[in-house]
Amino acid sequence: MFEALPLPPPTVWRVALPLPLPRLFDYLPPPGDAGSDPVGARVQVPFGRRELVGVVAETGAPEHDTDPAALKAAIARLDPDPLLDGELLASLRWLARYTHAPLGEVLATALPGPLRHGEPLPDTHAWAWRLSEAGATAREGLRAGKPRRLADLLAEHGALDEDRLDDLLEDWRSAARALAKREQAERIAIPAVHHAPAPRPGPALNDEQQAAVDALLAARGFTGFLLDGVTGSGKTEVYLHAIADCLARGKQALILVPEIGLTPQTLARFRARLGVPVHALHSGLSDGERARTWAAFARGEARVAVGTRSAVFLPLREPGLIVIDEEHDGSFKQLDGIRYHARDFALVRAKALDVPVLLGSATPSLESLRNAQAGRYGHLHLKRRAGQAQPPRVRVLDVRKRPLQAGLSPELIERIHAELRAGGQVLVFKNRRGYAPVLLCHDCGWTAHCPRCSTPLKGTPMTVHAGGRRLQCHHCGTRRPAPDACPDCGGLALQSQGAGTERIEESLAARFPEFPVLRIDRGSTQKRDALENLLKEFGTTPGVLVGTQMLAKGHDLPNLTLVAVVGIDEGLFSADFRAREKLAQLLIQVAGRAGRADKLGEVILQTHHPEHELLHTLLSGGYPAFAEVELAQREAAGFPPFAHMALIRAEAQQVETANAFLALARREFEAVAAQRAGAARTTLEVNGPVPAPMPRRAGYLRAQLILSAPQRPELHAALDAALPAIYAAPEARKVRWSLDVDPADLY
DNA sequence: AGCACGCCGACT
DNA sequence: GTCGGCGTGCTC
Repeated sequence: MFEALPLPPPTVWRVALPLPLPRLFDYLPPPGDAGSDPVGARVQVPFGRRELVGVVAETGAPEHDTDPAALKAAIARLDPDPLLDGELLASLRWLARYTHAPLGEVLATALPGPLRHGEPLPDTHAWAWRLSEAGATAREGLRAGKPRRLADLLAEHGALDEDRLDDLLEDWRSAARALAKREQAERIAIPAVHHAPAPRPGPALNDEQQAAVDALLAARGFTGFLLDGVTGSGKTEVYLHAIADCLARGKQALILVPEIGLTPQTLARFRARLGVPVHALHSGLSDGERARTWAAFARGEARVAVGTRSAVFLPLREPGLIVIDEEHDGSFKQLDGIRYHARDFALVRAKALDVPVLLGSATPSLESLRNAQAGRYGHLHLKRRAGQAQPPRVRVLDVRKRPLQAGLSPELIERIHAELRAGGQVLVFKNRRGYAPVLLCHDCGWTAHCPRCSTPLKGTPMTVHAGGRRLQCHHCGTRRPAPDACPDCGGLALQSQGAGTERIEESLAARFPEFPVLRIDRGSTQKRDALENLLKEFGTTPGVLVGTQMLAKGHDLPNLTLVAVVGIDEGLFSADFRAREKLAQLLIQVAGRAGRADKLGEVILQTHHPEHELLHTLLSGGYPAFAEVELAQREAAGFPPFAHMALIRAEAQQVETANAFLALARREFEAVAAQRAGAARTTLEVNGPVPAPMPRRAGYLRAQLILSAPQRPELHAALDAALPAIYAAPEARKVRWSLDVDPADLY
């Protein structure tokens, strides 16, 4: 006799799908599933009327309120073994919680396109070439030339892998094609091997570098290091020694670099020195190449990756070290989609992987400096420049009341001319940070500040709106009409800031027709390597380069003797709390470009504010002095790293729609703050809705809400409590909205 | 995010 | 009379 047993609850797979919905979706396992743990494996599932690829996040009983009959079965499990597992999956779960983004979207961001779309993990075997029998016979009869040299090499070594051929014979590929056409050589797949490192020695280290390397090599397990080294002090040599040691211990190394830092020269240097294949990961790669690199790391075959932001998502099976070069660089923060910070995520991964992490910069972010000062990182210093290169001479050029031509003063133009006649090259660097124009008095340097937000410590400039007729504060929303005359000096020379690189280029080209004038910016260098080629063509003969951030570092310009920096006044008085830090970093980096071994370089800063405290601090005490002052100001004003912020942005066809959504969000935050206030005094601050930096974009109107709290947990608790209602609100469907935790800029 | 359903304007 | 605009609702 059988007793009626209650049916056991079915096991369901809870799947993270690439959708902007903050929840998982339950499915029955696909028919005939073998049953090994599916967590971390990709699955194909029906979803409404379409099919999606997701990742199994959990298994378990269905939620009590779901009707078991309504469950659909997954179509197929795509990975017999989980694609995402262990540390990487755990770290990505952390990232989803930290960014308050749906796990499915985070996972989709972490995976290369083909894997995201359900393609199998690609093959990663290497390729080699060998002579066919016909080739071996015909070799002696071949004419002298590349195909003959290749045939001789293959006869001598047997099969040769393609990396080896790259080293042995230039342009061997066309020769190989020629041989293959005659069926004299063939390409064969060989298993990817763990290459034993064969490092090549570099230059001897000076004692500062040696001390840094010693500290790094002594570290085992998770330890943070800030390598604080002036421009030209040889930080890369320190990285190379630490990486070589890591490889010698049989471990993998991950190196993150800024978008502009991954030049062919950088890669060549790593490849030449480390003696193992170095995988590059940057925006110029095809989807297929990204997926292959990801697979090579997932299989534990690859040893070293040098990559930009997204390389932080590579799986590491035998991790030994993570390096973040130029850790202060803004390109580590993703500005759309999942707004993660690759440096911060790299720290989380290093901790989870229990490996050392090395942050290097000549101008460290205030966050990292504070961590170092608080003892959370080892603080390593490189204070001397390698070689005999001298720091450049820096001076400030006052342009108040000077007639400006495309933003350049007559004195500056004359100085440029003198430098060109003397055979030097000149860089005119136009700072173009922050879109919001501020009103400036050309006679005395006055700028408008918000009467409500400005304190002696915190000056919040007002920005120009309505074609110059109105001023508005982006912090509190206060508006007032723009004055006709300067309130300080009574002058009538009020103007909005800003002259683009195009106008500077035009003006200089007209003024110096006998010298080349080359403009470098996003517009003029779309293609990869275009910048390299332009600079090669520019050569070392006298001429002027005009450009923005792209020229601040990287590319070698050996004959650059004068750097002129214009447009810094916007940064001096920008409404953004990070603008001063960005400007200080930029000035130090760009100044590092001037001069060469045999000639002292010169840097000219053209400004309406020659007395400005930031310039004085920077000139007299360098970046460390600036950082000290700035940290004190941030602490007094309650900005990061002494407070933690989040930004909710919304855009809609009508301002009212965007504002209605943000007002609702604000009410939700105030409600949760009031609830918490029962236990402890709330310190969550909500500002806005205020207009976003570019209030109008493509016909959409944009506004934002600023959240800040002195302690991270409070900010995150408020977000956790308020976001479900914000997602569910009818107002949310009428706008495009996004959340940015730790925003890079408020404006 | 897609994708459907569902009610109101200018067209073969 | 239909094709199609995008408002509203749902997706295990």
